[in-house]
Amino acid sequence: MPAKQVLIVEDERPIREMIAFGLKRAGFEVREAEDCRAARAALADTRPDLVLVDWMLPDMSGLELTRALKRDRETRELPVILLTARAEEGDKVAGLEGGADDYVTKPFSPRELLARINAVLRRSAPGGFDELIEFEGLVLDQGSHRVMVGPRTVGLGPTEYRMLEFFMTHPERVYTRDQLLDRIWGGNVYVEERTIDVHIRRLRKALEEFGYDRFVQTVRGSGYRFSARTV
Amino acid sequence: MPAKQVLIVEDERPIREMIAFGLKRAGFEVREAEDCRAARAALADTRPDLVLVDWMLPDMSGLELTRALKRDRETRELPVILLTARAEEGDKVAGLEGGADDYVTKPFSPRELLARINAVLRRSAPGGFDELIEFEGLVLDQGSHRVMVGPRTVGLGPTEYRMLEFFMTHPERVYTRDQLLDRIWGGNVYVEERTIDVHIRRLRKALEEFGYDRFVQTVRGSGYRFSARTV
DNA sequence: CGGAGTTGTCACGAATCTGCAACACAGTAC
DNA sequence: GTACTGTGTTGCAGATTCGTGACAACTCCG
Repeated sequence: MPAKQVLIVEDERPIREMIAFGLKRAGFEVREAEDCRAARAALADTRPDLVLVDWMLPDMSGLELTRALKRDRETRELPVILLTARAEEGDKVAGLEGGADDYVTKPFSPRELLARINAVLRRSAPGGFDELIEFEGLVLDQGSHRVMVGPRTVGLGPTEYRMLEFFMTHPERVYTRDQLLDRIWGGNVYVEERTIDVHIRRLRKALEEFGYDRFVQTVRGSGYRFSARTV
Repeated sequence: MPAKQVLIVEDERPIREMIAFGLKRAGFEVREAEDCRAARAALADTRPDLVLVDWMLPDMSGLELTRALKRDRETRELPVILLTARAEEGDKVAGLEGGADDYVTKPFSPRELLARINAVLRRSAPGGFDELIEFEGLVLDQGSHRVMVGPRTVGLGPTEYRMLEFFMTHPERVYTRDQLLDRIWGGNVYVEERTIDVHIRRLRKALEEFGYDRFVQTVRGSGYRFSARTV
């Protein structure tokens, strides 16, 4: 197997070099870029297998770079991992929505970064495997952010997807609207609690067609629960 | 004491079955998974008391699975023991850093594995994973706010649920109406004491169908008591 | 710019729950 | 037995909570 190439986009040189060192030792071929411009230049003449992007960059935010990469047909399939100092859940959501394949919070151990890189590479490899979660035929594919029933795809908006993802990874348990806002929207946003109801409704509607809306259960006076057990 | 359940995540069938056999003979309930996806599926519908994970798995390394489990709030408390063929100290450290609770090197004797399992279980016993409270088949699940009898769910209103939850967590003891108001309704509300009687009635009615209404006992002149001992 | 899709709020009706009072019944003391 | 106290049971009106459709603001993308 030829060495996988990783492009590191990070403006702080010590960090960049430390990561490069770690990756080289792990058998990766490494290319470095200190800002988005350099990253574009690097992408113009080589085709890395994966890009590591720092969230904070001098000329453009890493999130924007990620978005740009995911918009361009040429680089759409290129896996991107975001590095960030912020631990906020909201940013994580934003990052993944922007198209990043994974998200690593600083400080991280080289080992952890390696694990994430390997996971993402494996996932994006041809015939690669995605982390699937299934409840009686309802399949959540966290890799492609899709929900499927047999060969068909359930049409979900971004928020509904995140909601269902949260529920399917935390089933059999009641969550208050407050908790759901925290876990799905992220800690520091203000939205009305009743907004949850509306999204629950939208999620149910999308699942209805496939007969899975019964999994999204109301617990009156407490909140909502996802369960394959029909009450 | 109910049998502890162990989930074995191991791709090599002979090894998996050998371990399963040994554990069953030792009184454990065993669930098997051959890869991480199967493990996730298994975790979705059961809650084992401990997970045995092979380091080398076809779809994801055992270490990554361990990390994933430890990242998730739902499974964070779930003890994990890593199985590995490598004896390197570095790997051991990595495994424990990844969040594994213990680490067993192949080849191992069944006796050794058992000893490790018991040690880990003992360590994680208090405040363990199990939030189920049971009285002779009547099961209270505080996580999902459900009361179950076998596969069936007892239909309770919010107040009745809170009432039963209080009773099942404080059995064998008489509470006056006043105390019940305090503990179930909260200190600063004013409701008639006789309202308790009505909710007791509703609770009994809901349990009646399953034959558990006898657990809710009247102590004339004092109050009510929950007890599996039929007076 | 324009259209498609998404999002957070609101308002209103539907569904459900709650506490109370009134009456029925049971247990106890005399 | 009678009187009295304590508990069981029921129906209901008001209160709470939830489901739902509509809508305006917004983003994204071409």
